[in-house]
Amino acid sequence: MNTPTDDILKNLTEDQLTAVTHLDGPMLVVAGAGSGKTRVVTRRIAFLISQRIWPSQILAMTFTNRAAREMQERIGRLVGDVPRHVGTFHSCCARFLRQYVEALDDGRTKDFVIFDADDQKALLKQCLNDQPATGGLLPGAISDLISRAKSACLTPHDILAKEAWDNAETVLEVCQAYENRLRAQNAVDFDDLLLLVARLLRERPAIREIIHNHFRYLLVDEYQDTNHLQYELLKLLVNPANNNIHATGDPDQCIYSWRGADYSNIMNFEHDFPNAVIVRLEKNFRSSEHILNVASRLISNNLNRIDKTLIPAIAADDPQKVRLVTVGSDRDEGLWIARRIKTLHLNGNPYRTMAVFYRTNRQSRALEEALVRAAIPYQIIGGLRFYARREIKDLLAFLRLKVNPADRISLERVAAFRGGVGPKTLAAIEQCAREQHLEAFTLLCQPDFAHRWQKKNAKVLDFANWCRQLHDLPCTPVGQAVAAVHDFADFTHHAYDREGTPEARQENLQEMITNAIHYEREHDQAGLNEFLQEVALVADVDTHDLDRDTVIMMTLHCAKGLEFPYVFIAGVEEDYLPHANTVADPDQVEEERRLFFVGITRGREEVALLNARSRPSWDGDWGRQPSRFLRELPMDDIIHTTFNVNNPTVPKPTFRRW
DNA sequence: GGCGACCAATTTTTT
DNA sequence: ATTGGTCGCC
Repeated sequence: MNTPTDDILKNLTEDQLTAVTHLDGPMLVVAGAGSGKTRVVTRRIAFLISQRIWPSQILAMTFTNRAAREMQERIGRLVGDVPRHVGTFHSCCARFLRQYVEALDDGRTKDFVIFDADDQKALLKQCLNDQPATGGLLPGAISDLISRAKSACLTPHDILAKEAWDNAETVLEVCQAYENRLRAQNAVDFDDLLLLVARLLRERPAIREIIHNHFRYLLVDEYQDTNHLQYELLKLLVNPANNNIHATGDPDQCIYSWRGADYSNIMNFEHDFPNAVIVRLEKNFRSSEHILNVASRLISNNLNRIDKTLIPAIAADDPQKVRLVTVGSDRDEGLWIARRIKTLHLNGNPYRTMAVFYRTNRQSRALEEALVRAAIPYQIIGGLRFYARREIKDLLAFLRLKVNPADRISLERVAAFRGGVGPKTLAAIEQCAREQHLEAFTLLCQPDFAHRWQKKNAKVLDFANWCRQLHDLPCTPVGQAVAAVHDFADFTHHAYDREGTPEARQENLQEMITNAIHYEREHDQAGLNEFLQEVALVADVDTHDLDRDTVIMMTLHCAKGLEFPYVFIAGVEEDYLPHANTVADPDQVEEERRLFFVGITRGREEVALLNARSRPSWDGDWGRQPSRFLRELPMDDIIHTTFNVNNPTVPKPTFRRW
């Protein structure tokens, strides 16, 4: 008889089976690229459920929304029940925080809002403006400092002690002001989501106990990419009585050390969780032999690594060598890829079997053009994030203000959107609000605002009246709330001047309303703040529509965890891969090599690497050098060709010597 | 004090 | 190409 458990355990290797059926105690699965890691994680969750563990007792954390979604789908297919707590570190923490934030006693309430990178910078700019003599300090540099500090469980002070900064005193004051204002606005930044949960678990034993009793099994994906904060958080989350933590990862795929990922976490797992069972998955079920040879040789050039092999487990009839294509220019690069895609498609391969990877988002433009010209359908994953678009951020600002009147960043945005009230007037209103111990927006919404506002200029009274109407719009159901705000602010007729396509903006706004309606259908009781939380944490809403047959384009970082029969990696050149900003530091070059390794190991049947001899810079063409990594590859597994159609543009000399 | 016009700088990777 | 900042006008 075919019980669900048979399905869950079928087609697994012995090592995979060990990993799937492990029950209690810590386990680390060191899973090489293509060794069936996702399969192991999803099957194990299904297995736990089949062993009568309640789905709600399982907490599984990933790094990306896509990984979380995929995991949920695959579990759903194996067992009917999907654990509720499958999500990114950030979304899981947001959920805990929503529930327990008030125990922190720092003034934040469960209606807190999440500030994204843009909001963070806007807030820092305010802090900088309030400080005299902040000459030359950039919000970006400070937000970077704050984030680095938080993700390393340090203070900005600790970091400044080790680095030479100009006017360190001022920087620290700005950091302090930033934290104060976040708290005053009932807001948290991305790192706070994890940091505050860690603090709760550390400082509130009662909550720690609730969590420990609730979650019996903890799973972590991509353990090599955990930063120190995530590591601390995990140690606090796991119940010391059983140490049921199940981590999977591959040190060779650590590509996020720039944001604090520390693969010594995975190296130290045995030490941190004594008696851990370690399983190594080294058989590769994904790529052809040539691809694996190329990838293995490449990664063996990293000095800082434990030697590890990828054993090919599939034998293709006619394995394709890895193609190395040297093209004359970026236009040829796009053209070659487009032609190859066409050929593959004519041979019966759907577009969705092909993916184009690149190092930086800006490279996508030229490639996109080539695909458009060749009438090849494509989707770009990542890149300009939907919720970071101007019109979307505007609409969100209205919604956020309704949920949280203390959100001053949003109030500013809303005022700027409407016009008539600028920064100076707003500051005056804020001053007045402070005297009356109200938030500025709350003051504006008071029915007796006219009494409370001494200088009765008509513009401000108008604005207050308008704010009150905004405030009175319904917050539920979510779909209607979003639509109501959209109509109230008259987005349809808003003049977004001198910018490309007004139609695109209207479409985006419509999509936002549609998303809200969908969200409302799927989450019965959800309020506006839950919707806003979801929105803040979903990076790519123009997500990968699997139903559409298109070529997929994305950065190498985005590609981790995916696989495609046909893979193209563009711009395998010095300054892109390794990126120019990394070449001074050998450790960073090793990370670039891992990134390249991740890209190559995504391919099942054929991988093509392209390098252009010239590529336009902002002014004229610049010659380009092939990546140093290309010299490290085994030529027996590679076919090198050149391709020159568009006139190779000769690099202009930077100056003329006569 | 607000707003539009013009000019500069900008991009490594993401939750 | 897009955004952010500064200048001068209303």
